[in-house]
Amino acid sequence: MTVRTRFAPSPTGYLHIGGVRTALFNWLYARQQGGQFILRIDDTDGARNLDEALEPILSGLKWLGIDWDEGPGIGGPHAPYFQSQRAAGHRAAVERLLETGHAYRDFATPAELDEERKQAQAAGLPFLYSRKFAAFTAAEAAPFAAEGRQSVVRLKMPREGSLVIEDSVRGRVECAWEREQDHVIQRADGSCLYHLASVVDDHDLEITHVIRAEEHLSNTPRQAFIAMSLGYALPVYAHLPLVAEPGSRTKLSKRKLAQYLKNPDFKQISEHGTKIAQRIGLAPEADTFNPVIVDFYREVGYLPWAIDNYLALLGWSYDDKTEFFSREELIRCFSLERINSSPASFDPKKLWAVQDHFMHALPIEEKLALMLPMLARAGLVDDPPTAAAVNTVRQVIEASGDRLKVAGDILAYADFFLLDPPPMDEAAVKQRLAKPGARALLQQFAEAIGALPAFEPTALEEALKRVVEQAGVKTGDLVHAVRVAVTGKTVGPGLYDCLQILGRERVLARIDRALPLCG
RNA sequence: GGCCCCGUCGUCUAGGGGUUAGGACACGGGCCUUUCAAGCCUGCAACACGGGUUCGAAUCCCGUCGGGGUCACCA
Repeated sequence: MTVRTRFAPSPTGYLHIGGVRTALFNWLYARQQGGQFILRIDDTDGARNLDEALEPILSGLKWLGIDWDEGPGIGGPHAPYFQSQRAAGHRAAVERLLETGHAYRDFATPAELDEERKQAQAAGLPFLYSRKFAAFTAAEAAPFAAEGRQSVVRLKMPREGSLVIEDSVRGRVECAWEREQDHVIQRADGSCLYHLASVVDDHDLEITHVIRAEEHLSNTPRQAFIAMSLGYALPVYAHLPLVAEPGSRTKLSKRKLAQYLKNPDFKQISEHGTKIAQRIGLAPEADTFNPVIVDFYREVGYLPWAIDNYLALLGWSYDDKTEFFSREELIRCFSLERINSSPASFDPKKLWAVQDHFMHALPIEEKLALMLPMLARAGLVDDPPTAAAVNTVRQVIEASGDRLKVAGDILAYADFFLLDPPPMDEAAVKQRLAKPGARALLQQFAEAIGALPAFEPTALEEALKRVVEQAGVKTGDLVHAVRVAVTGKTVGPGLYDCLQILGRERVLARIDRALPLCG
């Protein structure tokens, strides 16, 4: 039997990091087993702007490399892949459930239900619906319908015994049937509810493994009951541990952003990204642009595989030391058996470290390909960029080394090479230039390098050391002054690399321009 | 509150009867150093608690406590 897994998001307009983890595990398992990964859109409540709400989810998954074998955009033998378009099948299933006595039409009004609930509460008993309409024949029910009462269809759940499922993650889980309510599966208007639809669709799409978050564990009995009543074989269930908030065990939610921002790590990642977003002309709204949502990482220039690799480690491990995997390795190493059962909290710093690792390993030309568009969006290079600009940026990337953690970091490291004159940071000027002696030192340095036969790092360093020695000052005094005079900032690639990339002419011009700022 | 799930360093985790309880991130210190990174060395830090079982329990059993999820005519 071929393994078939699915990810079934509802079109909400954004891809949540927890959802990605679920999608990833489904995808990994299908790939590893040589099976299929299906994407289905659970849009039962007719979303009005479906396309708009769907786009971020589809593009997010694609960006992450989580490709689907059947689903939106590509179709497949089990089309349609939108739950709303499968309503006929859902209704047919309800009819069968009615015929076989696994479900019944319920004419009770909400008030009547409330009344029963109150009585149970008053008696200190758990609520167990009388389901007084369950035994009604069509003839007996007719008066109620004539009276204008609406009816829903409810599951006639077992009230004895229990369901035992062998969860791939949790092992044996037992649930007493008497704890289950007679859940509604179809509304008065004929539309069906999620649990019914989901079970029917999973069966029709021949899903063999239902891998989903733990929050669905308690929904499993009713779903299993529907499946069994319909004569379906139960899928293998695997309930993943929740992705929790940073430093907590509570489910990660996009609604609690303000609270997460109090976490220093989360805040740092968030602010770093926001700064980049602003420079490339995005007007990020905290609601849709934040580290809980995948778009954040894409816009800022994280590597998709870094996100995947990090997320794979959230609730799963291969052994006691392996942390980094290539796509092929992860697919080969993944297994349901090694998924953990306790919640794993989302750690932005660890994600950062994983990102750092993959960015470090990325070949220069690939970095260039990622960073050039960033610079174009920020207006720092033309689109397409000139050959000269590409060359400069390549040199900047080379010189910047591991300082560039995400593609968007190039903005802060390349701007002073591409802008002439560069913006001068006031605090930097105050700290490094507006000091006694700075002017004379800079002038001497300018003279020294003006005559240099070769304008390259080693010669520049020697020249600087000579000036320092003659003036009897510390190396740092001159180095810092030159850096600020020439780049406008206190941080950047190695100074001599910066000077070489800028070239003699611009370096001298910038020093000249900085002299009036000196003390 | 009922039901269900979970409990190893701050975080992600390895280990599932005998280990100096291992790794990674973060954090501290040091080296390197022109800034910021990186790199190297090094340090800090955990089996929730209480009872069993056993020669021996982080590991098996029971209980307690703690945390979480879920209890819709949402998905």
